Amino acid sequence: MVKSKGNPADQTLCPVARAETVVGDRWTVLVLRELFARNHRFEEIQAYTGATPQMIAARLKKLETDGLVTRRVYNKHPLRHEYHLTEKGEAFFPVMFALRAWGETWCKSPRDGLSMNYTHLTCGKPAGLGPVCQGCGEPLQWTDMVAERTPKYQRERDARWEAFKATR
Amino acid sequence: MVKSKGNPADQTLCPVARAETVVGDRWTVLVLRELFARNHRFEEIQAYTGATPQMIAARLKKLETDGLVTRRVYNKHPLRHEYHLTEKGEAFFPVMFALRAWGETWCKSPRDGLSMNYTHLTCGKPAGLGPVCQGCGEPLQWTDMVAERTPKYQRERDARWEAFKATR
DNA sequence: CATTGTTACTATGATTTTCATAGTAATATG
DNA sequence: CATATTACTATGAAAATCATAGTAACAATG
Repeated sequence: MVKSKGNPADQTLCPVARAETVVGDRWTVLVLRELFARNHRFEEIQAYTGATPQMIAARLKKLETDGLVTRRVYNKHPLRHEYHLTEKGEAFFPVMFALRAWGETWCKSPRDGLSMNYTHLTCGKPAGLGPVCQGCGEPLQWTDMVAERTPKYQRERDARWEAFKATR
Repeated sequence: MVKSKGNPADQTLCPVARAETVVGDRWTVLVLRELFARNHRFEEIQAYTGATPQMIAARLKKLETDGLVTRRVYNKHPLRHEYHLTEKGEAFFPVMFALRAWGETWCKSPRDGLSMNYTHLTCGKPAGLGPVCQGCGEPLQWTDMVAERTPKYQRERDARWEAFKATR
């Protein structure tokens, strides 16, 4: 399971340390990425992250315990759940957005170019990488943007889904 | 050691996944926190994070390999190094700042209040928790701010240092 | 010149987590 | 009745983590 013993978050007042006890884990962040991408099913999260089912199950359980995610029944018989972000989960967006900007800028070769482009619905222009919209200067919020993947990155995602399905 | 096999960052175009191969680890983020707090010595990082020396050594080594940190000699005989953020490391600040804001807002009880307060040097007013300055509306940069800890949080930090020193 | 202190680590072994692979359970569909 | 779908759980080997202790290279003190 994922750690939680002795409630380490309460052992410090540092907000960064506290946040890290919740999201300080690679798989957890990738699960959140999928939820922000509006993929709500277990198998979608598994396929796109590439994690094992135990990793996903453990992370979703902990995210639910920590209040970032809720399970929503979308089918009885058999009982099936979708995973959705809570307000606390959605509030994590600025971190995700900043992380994505850092990754685009510093973790890729120039020839790769950007993998995602956000459009700011409020002004209709590209949002850019900063905390405020490149086009209009307003602070960016998740609900005011649409994300679009480059064809190359979209193809990678599709291939992941196909590869996952092929093993079923 | 910290993982790196097969260069997993190159296996996806996702900027979030790539970033996470570098900073998707609790100790790594806490090490960066200390560097942003201008603590550059090994023992300072060890004392304030509470990690074991191997954890710190491994993280610093990987951060250096990944280009976020450089070692700087501050003493020959015996050879001693300080750890400093590179441009790539400093560029991580928006993520750290957003993470801190999320932690302050969502990972603490209301009675705790904020643990840190940033002042925007450009306008002299409190910067707040958002991506832009609460006082003047300008996007916030690391170099334009000073951070101050609340007395309570500062006392916690001092206690950590004392406790560390007491063991040697 | 021997002892203690400072700084930055490395070594060890028990415990915990992760990973790959496989399997189960409940139900729908053909 | 056989196969498909979805969401997991079981297992065991490999790797990472943790607490604790120790080392190395010098500097300062008595």
